[in-house]
Amino acid sequence: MIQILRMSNLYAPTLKEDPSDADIASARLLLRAGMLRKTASGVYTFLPLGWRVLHKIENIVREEMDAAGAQEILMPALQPAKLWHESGRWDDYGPELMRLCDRHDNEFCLGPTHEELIVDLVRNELRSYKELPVNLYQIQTKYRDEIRPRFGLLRSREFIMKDAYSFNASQESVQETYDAMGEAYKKICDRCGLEWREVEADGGQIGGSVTAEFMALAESGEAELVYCSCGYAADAEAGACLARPTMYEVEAMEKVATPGVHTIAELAAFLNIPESSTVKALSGKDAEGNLVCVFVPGDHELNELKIEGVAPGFTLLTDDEMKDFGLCKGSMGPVGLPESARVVACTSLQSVSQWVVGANEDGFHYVGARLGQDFSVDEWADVSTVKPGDGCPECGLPLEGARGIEVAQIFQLGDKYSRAMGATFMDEEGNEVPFFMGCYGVGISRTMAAIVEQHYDEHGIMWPPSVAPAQVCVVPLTVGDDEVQPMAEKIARDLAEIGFEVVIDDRDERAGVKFNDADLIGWPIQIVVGKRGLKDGKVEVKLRRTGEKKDVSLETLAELMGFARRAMRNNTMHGAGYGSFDAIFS
RNA sequence: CGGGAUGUGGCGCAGUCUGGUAGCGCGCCUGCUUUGGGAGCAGGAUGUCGCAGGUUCGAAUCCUGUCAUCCCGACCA
Repeated sequence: MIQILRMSNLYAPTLKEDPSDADIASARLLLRAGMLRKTASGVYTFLPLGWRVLHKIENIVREEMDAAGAQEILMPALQPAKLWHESGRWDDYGPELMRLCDRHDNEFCLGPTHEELIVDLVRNELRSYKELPVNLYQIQTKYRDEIRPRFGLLRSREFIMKDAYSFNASQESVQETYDAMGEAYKKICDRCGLEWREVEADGGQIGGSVTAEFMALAESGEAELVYCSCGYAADAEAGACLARPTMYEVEAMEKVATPGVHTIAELAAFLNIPESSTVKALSGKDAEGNLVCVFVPGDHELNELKIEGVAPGFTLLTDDEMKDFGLCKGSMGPVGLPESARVVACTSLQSVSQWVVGANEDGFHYVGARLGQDFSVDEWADVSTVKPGDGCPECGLPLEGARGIEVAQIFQLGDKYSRAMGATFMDEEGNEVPFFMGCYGVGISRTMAAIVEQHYDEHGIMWPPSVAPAQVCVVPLTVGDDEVQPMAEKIARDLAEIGFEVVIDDRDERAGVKFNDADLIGWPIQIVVGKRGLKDGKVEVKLRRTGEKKDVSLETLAELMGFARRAMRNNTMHGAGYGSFDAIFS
């Protein structure tokens, strides 16, 4: 059965002006192109064209998941609180969890993720190592009550996610599934037309130590990442930091009057040295209330995730607390700290034998404070946030920086959830042991936005053919004309018959309106049929991606369709026939 | 949650300071002309000015409260 979309009855209201509240290109263009509408803050409606794109992405994900041996299921979004109490996350997850009550006052939540449900699903049925591994996934709506939803589909409160969960009999087995999912994700990113990086990451709320993120590179991305020509890449929040502090050498430690200096920038300017020659001091307390003083290179930031690992419960001191401990805000340093202080310093400062630091006295700093003589450090740890220019942990070369959108993440969970929820199986020795688990997510709606972030220009969206709402748009310039319209209809039908998804702009609109909408919506191939061209037996073929246009004869067009038909027989993926049209411009 | 701002036809906005018949552009409807890059002319429809109180002869405008949205920050897939 062939199907041709008709613009005349397609619900795709395009907007001439930018919506006032769209803060990012993808949201602006998806709204303008009539694919998306905002229903509430962080809550969106997908219109027919947007829904089609979403389906394309979903199907790519489905195909790759199925090929990797996962099986699709569907769990409810509405989840009983009881299971979340079992895992401990009812209390741990915080206000981001959307909670509600039914009429009997039973508590529920709208699932932000599904570890609890899936563990509950399998714990009574998977009993033996012989049945493992099992990898189950779903494509479903998730809810997270974001503090501040923004950037359209990139940070919404309701969003569509593919989440997979694997149950394995051993750590080695989890590693295998984890690797297979990583491979599947690479293919998914490629097929969606994304430029991406796989990066070292942090476990965050989900919990788990081995994890990687897949970042779509985009200036508008919220995540910062560092990467190296050797292939290394990391989320800047989680990557190992090899800072390169510079040393400011003097004969002996000297106390310098630094009136009015309270920040690193002021200190560096006052001494006329780079910030990397200074040492930044931060004071905090751990969960037990013990004083912890932390030192990082002056041009680096303390990394909250890393310090949490060193001093659990670490929080920065308030001004009053600093006074109570006898510390001097703005002039803190390692020389003459209270006895009780636990002194932690960033490993990258180990090589710096003389420090430029505060003197613990307002208006004074030390230069040339000698490590091991003038002061000592209790503990060395990587506690700084990596930044571009730092050394690559793999090869030592300076790292590059970029921004990205996190479209997918894979985790090895260990037995955190299975142990908490009593999900066990019988191993080969007859022991009852908790499952080893992994979980693997792809933000489907976020991916849609990420694709737009990478593929647009001043005219609108430029969909990669694999995810476009349709690959070809046939544009008859005059509707009702007894040559133009029938020819456009025939071309549309021929294209649809060989397997293209085709839309025909049969609206009674002026040429300019159709051209602008076609570019805004972003059909990859546009075929313009007009009186002028038909007189010479020609139509115009335009590629959205490059903007190239070419008049081709109807014979050539038929030939192109022949090529495309063959290409699409050999490759059933969406967009496979695109290359045949691409080829006429090369 | 702290700081800032905005709510006026479907969309984008002016009007608010200084109270006095609610406006503009786009879109929509009708007609004529036009017809290869968001057409022209003529006519037309659409608003309890976010909501609730209050002040006033009179409130979009002033006051109080409230809700929603957006921006900055902290937080987070």
